[in-house]
Amino acid sequence: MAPKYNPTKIEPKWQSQWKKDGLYQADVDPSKPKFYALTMLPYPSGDLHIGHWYAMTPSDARARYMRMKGYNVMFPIGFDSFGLPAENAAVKRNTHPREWTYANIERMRQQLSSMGAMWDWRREAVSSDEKYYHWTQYYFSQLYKHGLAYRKMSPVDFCPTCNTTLAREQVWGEDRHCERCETPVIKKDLEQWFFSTTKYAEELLDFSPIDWPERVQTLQTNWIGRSEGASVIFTALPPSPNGRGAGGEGFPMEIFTTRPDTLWGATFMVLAPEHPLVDQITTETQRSQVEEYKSQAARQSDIEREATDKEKTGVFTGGYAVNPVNNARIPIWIADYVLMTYGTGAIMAVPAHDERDFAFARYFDLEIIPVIQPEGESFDGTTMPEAYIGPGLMINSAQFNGTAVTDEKGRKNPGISVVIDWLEEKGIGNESINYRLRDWLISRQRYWGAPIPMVWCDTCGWNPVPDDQLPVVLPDDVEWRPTGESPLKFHPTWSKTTCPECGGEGQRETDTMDTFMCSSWYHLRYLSPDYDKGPFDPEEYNYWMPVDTYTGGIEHATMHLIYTRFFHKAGRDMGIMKGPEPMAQLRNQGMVLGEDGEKMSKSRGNVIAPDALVNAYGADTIRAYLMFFARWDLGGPWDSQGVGGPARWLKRVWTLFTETTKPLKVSAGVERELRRKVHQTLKRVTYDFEQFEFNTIVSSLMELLNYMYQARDEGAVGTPAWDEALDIYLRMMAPVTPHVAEELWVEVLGNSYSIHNQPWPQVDEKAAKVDEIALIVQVNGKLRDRITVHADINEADAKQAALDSEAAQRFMDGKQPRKVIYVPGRLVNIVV
RNA sequence: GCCAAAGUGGCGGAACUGGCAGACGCGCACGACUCAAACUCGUGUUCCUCCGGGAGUGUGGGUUCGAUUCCCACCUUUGGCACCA
Repeated sequence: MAPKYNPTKIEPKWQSQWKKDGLYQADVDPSKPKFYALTMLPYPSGDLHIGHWYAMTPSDARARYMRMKGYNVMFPIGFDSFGLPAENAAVKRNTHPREWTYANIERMRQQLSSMGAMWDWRREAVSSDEKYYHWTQYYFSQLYKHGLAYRKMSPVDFCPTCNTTLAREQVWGEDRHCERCETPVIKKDLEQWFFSTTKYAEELLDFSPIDWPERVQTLQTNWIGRSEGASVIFTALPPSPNGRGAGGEGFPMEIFTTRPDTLWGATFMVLAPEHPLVDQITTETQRSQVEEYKSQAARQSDIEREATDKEKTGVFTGGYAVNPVNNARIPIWIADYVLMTYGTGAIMAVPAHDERDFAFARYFDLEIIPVIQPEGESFDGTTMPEAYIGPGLMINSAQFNGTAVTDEKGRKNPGISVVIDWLEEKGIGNESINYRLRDWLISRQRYWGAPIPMVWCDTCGWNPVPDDQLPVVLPDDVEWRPTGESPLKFHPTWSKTTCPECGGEGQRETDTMDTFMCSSWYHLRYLSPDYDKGPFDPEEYNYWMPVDTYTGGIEHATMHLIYTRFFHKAGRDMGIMKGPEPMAQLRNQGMVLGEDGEKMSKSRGNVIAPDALVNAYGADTIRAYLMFFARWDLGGPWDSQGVGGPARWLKRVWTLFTETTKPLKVSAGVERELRRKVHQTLKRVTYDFEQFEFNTIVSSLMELLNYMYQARDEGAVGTPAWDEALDIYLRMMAPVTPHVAEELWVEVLGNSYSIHNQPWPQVDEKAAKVDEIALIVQVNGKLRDRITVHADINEADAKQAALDSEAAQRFMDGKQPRKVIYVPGRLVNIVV
């Protein structure tokens, strides 16, 4: 009697065999087409989560499929091993972050191996290794030397729990909380290092070179937040003792507006409270009020300040500005609804056509002058109930009166376009585009990260550590407890160095880099993780890049996935990388939820542990279940009973392959029909692999298995069609359930090792074609009969056959057909 | 408020270009095997039904011979953004 399906025996056996033979090692080979399959690298948090399996095993299956299709496939793995949790865990357990991290990595390597994925472990990269962060630091220096990294003092987001500053992308939600620990952030004025991501804003909006999901494109586009408009220079008048501003020079005051067509309706100006011009224009009589408002605004949290539903507040500065389009003299206010971080921190207020300005003007009883009016209406600034945002004709706007203004934004709007032209001609403004995207703040006041390779010298200022002195090694002997200041700062000797410029005394930067910096280029370190002449071996780069398929979670849409694109484009402009984009194709998986439909978390107690599942069912079953149970891009709740489906499937596969007996009788046509089903399934499975539709791959295989049981009973066993079915079946299974496919391939079919070196089978279109079809007969669009006809029946015969159908005639009720529609190979619809 | 995605049996989901709605699986019911249970195998499983059929893919309309699929309006859920000038 044949042995039972025993995954705990066969899975480790093949895993070690594959490893021993280096079966999945991918080397540069110009004779073969390359395929770089990449899945987002894990953070070594300690245990492999079912979410890792969900992200990785379908990606592995597809990489395996591409391999069978004849590609030279590289599928690497590594660890994003710098970061806060290591420090938090270290504080809690009193172990060094390094020890904690590397112990976790070792543990996760074991767990990753149990998936049976085709990782090329030789290419493993660990971002906290010196040989890795050496090049992270090199990239920082390069960015600095090319003017893309700079230091500035600004109000930044600070997480009081993580005790560090954060990038704008890492602050989430309405309450502006830390992406990692969900604590609401606070503002701090600090000098920090930034990367000039905004320089690439326009290029980042162009997705034409890449095949990325619409959803990610939308999220990134919204995040970058492009607005078209104009910048216009107003003149702020210096204060004078007698009130309405003195004549004289004045200060230029630049504003950004998306609505230059409403310039004639500007009745006041508003500056952000932090705006540098505030002090200069404030009059003595207003000074105390202005100062009080400024300090009050500074005390407020962002959440309070940016709540959209609160009453408008603000204070008159006493100063006035001159509107360059009509020389009107208008008052300058400060208000917290104007943000220093967007545009120039100053606006012209057009209350007649902007809701916020309208609310402000009504509250403080400021003038409202309508300048756009739909035909047939007549606005009155003193009585309008709300701002008018819609289209109309320009009024009160000198020579532009009568110009049409539409709903369109920017240059597409004729009113906006002619005004911009005129502003440029007169030299008082110009077309301007503003982005919501901010520069990337990368300084972190934490220990467990790559040190920023910069040196401060009292005479020479900041200079990068020379390349030949990299890496700047992170010392082990520090007090890493978080204090809100960089732990490296308190090391007695580490920060002392010499200035690379003058050789005098120098001080190292003690902040470390955001770990998103490490993960922005890890796909390049996989190319050559031990290479020591640069971040990667150019030969490997030229062969493998770009990444052909990148898979990972949608939650990185506005973080990692923007950073890595920026990083690539900056690298290209610095002459290090090539091509427009790092990842040609992106696909996102959804999330596996707990059985209660909620996000898995330790506190909810709904976490599914993959190790226990592998012990109970084997990796192949878990792989198959994860591909089968939901659409991959959507995910869904785990169903512990549902796992039984794929588990039974594999048992039934095993039984079919190992316990098939000779047929008692042979039914006619069984071979033809079996071949048809096999090749139809192959066609479908091939298509689904291309489309990342993993759930229907598994269901198609189940369906075919059900049919093969039927064919067995009808006597197909031993025929050439049966042998072909077994062969193709295992090849189709191989990417999904690599262990059981290998076992049956070698041990039962007696083929030579390994199935994973076999080509993907070819669809025999002739075999897949049906020769008899069930023609649907409809009367008035309702299904009334199915008749069996030859597949290439002609239209006239098909129609006649339908009209002859007894059921159809019954429903035609003696009436004459008004129209007969024939859909080749599908149906006939009789309309009466 | 703005932007995006999604609503199909008891459940997860399938239906490729407008053409048999509910593949495949879970669950459930019945039967076989068993002293018994589990496993396994078989049959059935959208709802209503006078067994002829009728209704049915969030709701209401529209286009069409024909709509889960296309168009319009609305409802619900999820995600993102939100005083961004």
